[in-house]
Amino acid sequence: MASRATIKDVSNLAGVSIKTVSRVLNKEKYVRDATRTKVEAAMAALKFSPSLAARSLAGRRSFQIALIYDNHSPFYIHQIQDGIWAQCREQGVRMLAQPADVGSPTLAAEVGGLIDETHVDGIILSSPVTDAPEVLAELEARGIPFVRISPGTNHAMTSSVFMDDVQAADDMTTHLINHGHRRIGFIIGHPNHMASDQRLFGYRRALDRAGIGFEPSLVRPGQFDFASGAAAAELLLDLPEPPTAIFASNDDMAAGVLAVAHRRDITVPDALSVAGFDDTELASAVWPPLTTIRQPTRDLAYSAAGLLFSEEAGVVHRRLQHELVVRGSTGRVGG
Amino acid sequence: MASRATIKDVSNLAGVSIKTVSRVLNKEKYVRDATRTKVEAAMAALKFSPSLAARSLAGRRSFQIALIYDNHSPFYIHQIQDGIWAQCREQGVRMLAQPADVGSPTLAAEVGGLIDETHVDGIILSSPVTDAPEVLAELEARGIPFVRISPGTNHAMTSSVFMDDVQAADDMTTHLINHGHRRIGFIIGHPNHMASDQRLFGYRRALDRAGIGFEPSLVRPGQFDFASGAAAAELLLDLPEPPTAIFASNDDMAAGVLAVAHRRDITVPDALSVAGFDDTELASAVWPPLTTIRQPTRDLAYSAAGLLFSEEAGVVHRRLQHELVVRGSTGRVGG
DNA sequence: CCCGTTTATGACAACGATGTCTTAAATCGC
DNA sequence: GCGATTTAAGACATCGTTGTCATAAACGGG
Repeated sequence: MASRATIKDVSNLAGVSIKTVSRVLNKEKYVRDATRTKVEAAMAALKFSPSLAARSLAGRRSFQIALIYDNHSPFYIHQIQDGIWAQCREQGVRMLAQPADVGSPTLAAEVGGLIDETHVDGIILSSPVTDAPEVLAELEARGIPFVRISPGTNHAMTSSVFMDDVQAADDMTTHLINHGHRRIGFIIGHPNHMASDQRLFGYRRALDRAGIGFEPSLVRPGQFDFASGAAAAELLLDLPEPPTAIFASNDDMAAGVLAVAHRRDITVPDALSVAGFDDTELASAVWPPLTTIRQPTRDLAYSAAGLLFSEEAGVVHRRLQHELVVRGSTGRVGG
Repeated sequence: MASRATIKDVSNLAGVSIKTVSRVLNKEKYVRDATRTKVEAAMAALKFSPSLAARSLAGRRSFQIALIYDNHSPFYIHQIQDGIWAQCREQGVRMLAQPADVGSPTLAAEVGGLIDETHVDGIILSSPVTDAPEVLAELEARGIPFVRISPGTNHAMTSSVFMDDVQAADDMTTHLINHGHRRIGFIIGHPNHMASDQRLFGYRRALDRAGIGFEPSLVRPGQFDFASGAAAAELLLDLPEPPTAIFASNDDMAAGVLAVAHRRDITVPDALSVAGFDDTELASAVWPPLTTIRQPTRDLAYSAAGLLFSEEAGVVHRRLQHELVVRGSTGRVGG
C-alpha cells in the first residue's frame, strides 16, 4: 500500500510550491483561480488529507476541540456529542470526547495535560464539569477558549449556552397546579449538578405564586437515576397523606416513579400524575409516556461548539428555549 | 501564562540531552537509574505533557485510536465508548469517537481520510460498520490494525470480539417455550445489522428443536427502535390468533411492545409475555422490567481495545458470555 | 511610462518530538 | 590488564505542515 500523500506530492503534481498548496488548503488570499483549481485537482487525484499532527505542530490551530463530561445519562451525553459533532463536521474539526470525574483531585491537572498533549483549539464543558472551580481556573490561566453548556455558577464569568431551568420547573409545576394538584411531590436531582437546585427553586416559585405552602416532607433527594427515583417515590407514597402528583427532576427518576406506581397498582395519571424533565427518548418509551420538559440538548451542544468557532470576542451567552411537552402521565387531580 | 513545557525544557532542567528525556518517556533501555530519576523529577516539576502531534509526526505511533460507529442506540454506544475508554486510559492512549453513516457512498474515503489526518494507530469498528465491505477493504489495503465488535460476516477474516447471538436468541426462545408458550411472536432487528439475522435464526432453531412449526405471520420486521417495536406489536396483536409471547430483538422494541400492551389493557406477563435483548438500562426502567439477554457490551469494547494493543499477531477472536436475565415481563402462558 | 502598491508565489526556518548514528564509559572474558 | 562487548548518552536529521520573509509580476495613478 502506498504511503499517505503529503503536501509535497501535491505540490509536485500541481507544479507549485508546497507553500501554495498550504495556501489553498487554508483558503488564504493571494492565490490565482487557475492555480487554486490546479492544486485542488491534484489534491483530489492523490486523495490528499493533511496531517493534523503536522498542522498543529507548525501552525496555531490543531483543528481539534475537546468535550469534557462527567454525566452518567447516556441519552444526555449522546445528544451532546451529537450536537457538537454536527457543528465540528461543518467546521472541518475533530472532536475529542473526554470522560472525566468531577470528584477527582487531579481533574484540573488532567485537563491541563489534555490541552498540552493535544493542543486542542478549544474546550466544551458539560455539566457538572461546568462548575468545577479548579477546572475553570486552569482554563482561565491558560487563556484557552471554552464554552460551558448549562453552567450553574458564575454565569457572567464565561461564555455559555443554557436554558432556563428555573422557569422550566416553574412551568411544569404550574401545569400540575392548573390541573388541580395541591400536594405535589418533588424529587431533587443529583447534588453535583447545579441544575438540581434551580429546578427545585422553580418548583418552589410556582408554589409560592399559587399560594400553596411549601411542605418539606414532599421533597426528596435523588441522584438522577432510575433507582433513586423509585426509592423517593416509595417514601412519598408511604406518607400518611401522599401527593397527587410527583414531579421528578429528570426522566430517569420519573421512570422510577412510574415503576413504583405500577407495582402498587396506582393508576397513572388517574390516581397519580407523574412528570419528568429532559424529554430523553426514555420519556416516550415508558407507559404512560411522560409529560416532561423538552430540553434542547442537542441544540445547546451545537450552539456551544458554534460559539467556540465564532469570532465573537469576549463573553457570549446564548439562551435556548425549553418546551413543556404534555403526554399521558399527567392529568386532572382525582382522574 | 507560561507556554507549555517541552522536552527541551525538561532536558535543560535535568541537565541531559533531549534524547535522554525521550528515552525516559518511552521507557527505553540504556538509561541509568539515577538519570531516570532526575529526568522524572524534572518532568514532574514542569508538569510536562509530551505533544502528541510531535510524537506522531516523528515516531511510528500516534497514541490515538479511533472508534467508528453508526449505531443509534445511545445506551449501546455509551457502553462501547465507556469500555474502550477504560482500556485506552490504562494504555495511555486517546480515543477518537467517530460517528459514521454506513449508507454513505463516501464512507470508505472518510475512514481513509481519518487515518491520514490523525495517524491513528488502530481502529475499532462497531456494528454495523463492521460489515461494510468497502471499509474493510480500505483498512486491509492500508494494513492498519483493527478489531471488530460483533461482526456479522467473514468472521475468520479479521480479529474480533463477539457474543453468540444465535445461542442467546435460542436461549430466550427456549425460556419462553419452557413457560408453555407455543405462539411466540418475533420482531426482527434493523436490516443493516447482521445480528438481526442471527437472532432470528436462534429463534427458529429453538422452535425447531421443540417441534413447533415456524409461522411467518408471527415474525415482523423492525428497526431496533421504540416506534417500530410498537408498530410490529400492533400487527401481532391484531392477528386472529395473537401470540401469547413476543420476543423483540432488542430492548427498545420490547419497550414499544409493552407500551402497546398497556394501551390495550393487556396485562404483562399474565396475558402476554414480552422479552427483549441487550439488557440496556431501559430494560429495568420500564414496567414490568424486561426479561432480556445481558449482552456484555462494555466488556466487548474493553476487550476489543485490548486486542488492538496486544502484541498477539494474526487474527484473534474472543468470545464473551451472554446471560439470560429473567425479570417480570415473562411468565407462564395464561398467567 | 515610471514608481509605488497590491497580488501572487517561493525559499527556508520552525514546531517538538523520535530515529539513526556516533561516541564515551563501564563491564567482561581470559 | 587489554581488547571486545555491552551500556549509556548525545548530535543531528527528520516527520509534514505553517509562519516569516523575500521577491517577482501585475496594476494604478499622474
